[in-house]
Amino acid sequence: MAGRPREFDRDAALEAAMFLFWRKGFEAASMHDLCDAMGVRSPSLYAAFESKEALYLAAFEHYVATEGQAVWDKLGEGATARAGVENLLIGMAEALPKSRTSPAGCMVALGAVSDEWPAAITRAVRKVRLDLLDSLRARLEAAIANGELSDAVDVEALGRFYLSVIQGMAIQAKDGATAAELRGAAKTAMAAWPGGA
Amino acid sequence: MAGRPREFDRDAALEAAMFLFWRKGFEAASMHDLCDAMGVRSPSLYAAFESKEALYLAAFEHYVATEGQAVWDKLGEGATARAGVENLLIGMAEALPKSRTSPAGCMVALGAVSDEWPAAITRAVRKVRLDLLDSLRARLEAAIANGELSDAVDVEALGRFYLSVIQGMAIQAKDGATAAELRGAAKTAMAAWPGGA
DNA sequence: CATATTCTGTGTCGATCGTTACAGAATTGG
DNA sequence: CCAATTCTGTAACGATCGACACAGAATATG
Repeated sequence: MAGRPREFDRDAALEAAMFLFWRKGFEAASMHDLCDAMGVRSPSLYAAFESKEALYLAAFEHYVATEGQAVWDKLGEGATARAGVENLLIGMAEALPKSRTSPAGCMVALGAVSDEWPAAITRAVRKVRLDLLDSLRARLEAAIANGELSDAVDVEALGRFYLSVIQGMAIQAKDGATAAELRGAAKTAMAAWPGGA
Repeated sequence: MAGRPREFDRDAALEAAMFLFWRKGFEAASMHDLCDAMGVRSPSLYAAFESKEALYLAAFEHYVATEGQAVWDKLGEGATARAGVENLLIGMAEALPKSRTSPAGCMVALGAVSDEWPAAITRAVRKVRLDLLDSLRARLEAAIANGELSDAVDVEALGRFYLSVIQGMAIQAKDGATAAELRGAAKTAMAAWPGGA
């Protein structure tokens, strides 16, 4: 394998792109901004990532595999489905506000909501949103199967409800809501758990 | 008052702009798109509305005064605060999905969430979002004052919680959720009302 | 060392962005 | 009818967009 070696760290550059897309979204993050943030000239960027659209998809995948998964995994933690959902909501409340290391909001919840993003990106982002809804449904179904929840519970409605709370918290985090404020909303949402506390 | 009369209906053009901004957001709606949708050439548009940013602000104001107010008013309807909040949530579930006459989603909930919109627009949109939060808080405080709710209720948390549900429903409506699906989430959210049903 | 290969940096491409100059058309007031 | 005024339509402005041509520099292989 001949050829001049790449002078930048592909993974580090991808992560820098992820943070910029996270902050600005797809359109508002220009290639000029991206080159600056990634420390790479545009021909090198195109050689490594093909196009802005492909770069976004790669950055989004990286986001899902790291930032996203770390929080969504909390749904599986806890002895009961109720504990799992509460862990997920509280985890979101902690993760969504701006911190020293990450922007406010969520690439999944807030990505491609304005239509008009490239179709492939809209498809990828919506798929992850629906995957989370499926995960919620699955955990609720399992809770019904093992008797934690009555089989009279409307899984569809309950799943969409918790998804709504999560996505709404993402918007509020963008508006500057603190983790404590979002925790309050999350705790309140748990009061809707079927059968009470 | 001399001068050639305007050949287009300013209000009709503004409403056409509103629908386009509603569907596409600020950046994705180009002046070319807007001229097409409004049936006006760009010099006439600039003469009537000054700039794209000012046009958005005017369209947004129009949205708030019509589409928005019609739904938010439901918070005040109903004998109790609980009924008011439920009316608001159900009203949102009906209004948010795409219909024959209007795009999916909400200019208030989903506007200027990607930063990087002109500062004046971000300021205006966030202000309306916070106004709705204030309205929720006010209705809850009133409910405590007249004894409907215990004064142990965390108004801040409860208000943010219902705002989250509304904003999350707006995202799901953009993803194609139906009114029936959003109603399910709304009904479920009412189960979190303090003191149970 | 020679060659093939791959990256880097400069500079620029055509397209589109928001915006406006300019000339002609349509109106009101004198 | 003339002047002043305001709109309409054509055409184009400079800026920025995403993307790339090209030449030179740096590596591996033979």
